[in-house]
Amino acid sequence: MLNIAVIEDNAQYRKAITTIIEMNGAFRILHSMESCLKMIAQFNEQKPDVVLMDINMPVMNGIQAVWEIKKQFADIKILMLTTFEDEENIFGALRAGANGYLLKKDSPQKILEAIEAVYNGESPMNGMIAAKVLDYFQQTKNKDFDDSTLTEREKEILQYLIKGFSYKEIAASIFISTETLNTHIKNIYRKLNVHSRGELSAKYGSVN
Amino acid sequence: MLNIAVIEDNAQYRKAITTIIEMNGAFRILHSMESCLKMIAQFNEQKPDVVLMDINMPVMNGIQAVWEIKKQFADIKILMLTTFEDEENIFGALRAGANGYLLKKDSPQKILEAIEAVYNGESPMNGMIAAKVLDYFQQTKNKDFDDSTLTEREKEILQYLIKGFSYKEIAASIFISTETLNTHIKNIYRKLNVHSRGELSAKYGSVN
DNA sequence: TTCTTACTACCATAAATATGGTATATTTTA
DNA sequence: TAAAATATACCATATTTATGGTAGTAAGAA
Repeated sequence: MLNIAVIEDNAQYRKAITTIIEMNGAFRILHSMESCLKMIAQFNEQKPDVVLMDINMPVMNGIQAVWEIKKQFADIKILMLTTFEDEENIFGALRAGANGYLLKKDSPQKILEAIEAVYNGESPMNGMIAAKVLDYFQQTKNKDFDDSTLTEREKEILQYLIKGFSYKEIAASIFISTETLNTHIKNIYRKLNVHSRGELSAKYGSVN
Repeated sequence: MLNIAVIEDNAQYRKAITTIIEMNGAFRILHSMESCLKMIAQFNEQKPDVVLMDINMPVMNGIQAVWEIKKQFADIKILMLTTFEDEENIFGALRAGANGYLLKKDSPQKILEAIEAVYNGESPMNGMIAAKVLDYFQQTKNKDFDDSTLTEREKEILQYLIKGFSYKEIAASIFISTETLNTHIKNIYRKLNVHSRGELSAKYGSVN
C-alpha cells in the first residue's frame, strides 16, 4: 500500500486526481492539500511515499516545495503533475530534485503507473517534457551539423557570436547592415534550433 | 503509414521486433539491417520515418550511426532500443541526437506507442533511463568554478549563465526575484569585467 | 558595538536581442 | 532555363539584457 500526498491548489483537479488514486486498491491518499503551508508539519506526522505536486501555486510554489521536501525527507518521491504551460519551470523542478514529470492531461492510467514507477526509483516523464530535456543534451545541432546546414556567411557570423561580439561590432566587422545581420542570425537560430545567445554559447561555444 | 527501419545485430531480437511492428497496421518495416554498413545508401533509396537502433553493434556502433543519420537526414527520428547494461552510452546517444530511449525489455505496446510518439516530436523514455538523465540536473554536482573573487551565490549563478538559461529560468531555479538576480549579475559582471553574456561565455564558458 | 560582506529586493531606463514579416539581386543547381 | 539557395536590406515590435540607483536584513569580523 503506497501512501500518497496530493498538493494542488485547483480544488476541482485535486478532487479528480484523489478520486482516481483512491479507486486504485494499491494506493491510499494520505494528504490532500491546496497549498504547501502545513506540508512539512503534516509530513512529520505521517510521511507519504509519493507526492504529486503542481508547480503553479500561491504562497510557496511547487519548485520551492520540492526543495523543502527533499531537504527534510530525501526518500520521498516527488512526481510533478502540471500543465505544459509551466514548461519554463521544468529545469527548475528537476534541479530541485523532482523524480518524474507528467502533464495533467496525461491519462489516469499513465499517472497511476507513474506513481508506482517513481516509487521504484524510475523517472516517468511525459514525452513532450522529455523532448525539452533531451534538447539540452543534443549537440547534434552542433558543430558537424552546422558545417552542413549553415552557409559560409552564417558560419562566419556564428564565430563572432560565440566570441561575444555585439551585433553592432559584428555588422561593422563584416560590412553589412545590422538588419542584414539580424536576418542571418534569425536563420542561424532556426537552423541550430536555439533561441538566445546564451543557448548558442552553451552549445557551440566550448567547441572553440 | 509510418516507415520503420530496424538496425539490430541480434538476429533473434531483430526478428521479434520486426514481427511486432508488422503486426501493427499503421507501421511498415522499410529496412531491417544487422549493421550500419549500407545504412546511408539504403536510406538514400528509401527514407524511413523512424529508426529503431541498438547501441552495441559491430563495425559501426549505434551512437556513431545516430550521428551519421542525423547529419544527413535531420528529420528522421531515432529511437534507441537497447539494454540497460549500455547505460554508460545514454548520454552519448542523446548528444548524438537520439529522440527517444527504450529498453528492449519494455513491452511491445510501449515500443509501438513510442514509435508513434517520436514521430510526433515527443521523446519517449524508459523510466530508468530517464532517472539517469535527471541525475544530471540534480544539484549534487555543483562544480565550483573558483573565481576567488566571486561569492558562492555568484559562482552558482555564473554556472547557470554559461549554460545558457534565461534570467527567468535562473531566478525560478534558485528562488530569488529577477531583480535580485539582476543585482547578482551586475556584481558578477563588475568583478569579471565583462559587459554581456556573450563575453561571459567566451571567457568562462569553455572551462566548463 | 560598529563595520563590512553577502544576499535579498525594487525602481527605472537604455541598449541589445529575438522574431515576425517582405523584398531584391546574384549565384548555384537541377 | 527555371527553380532554389544565398546574401543583402528594411520594417516593426516584443522581450531580454545591461546598468544605474537605493535599501533592508543577517552573519561575521574588527
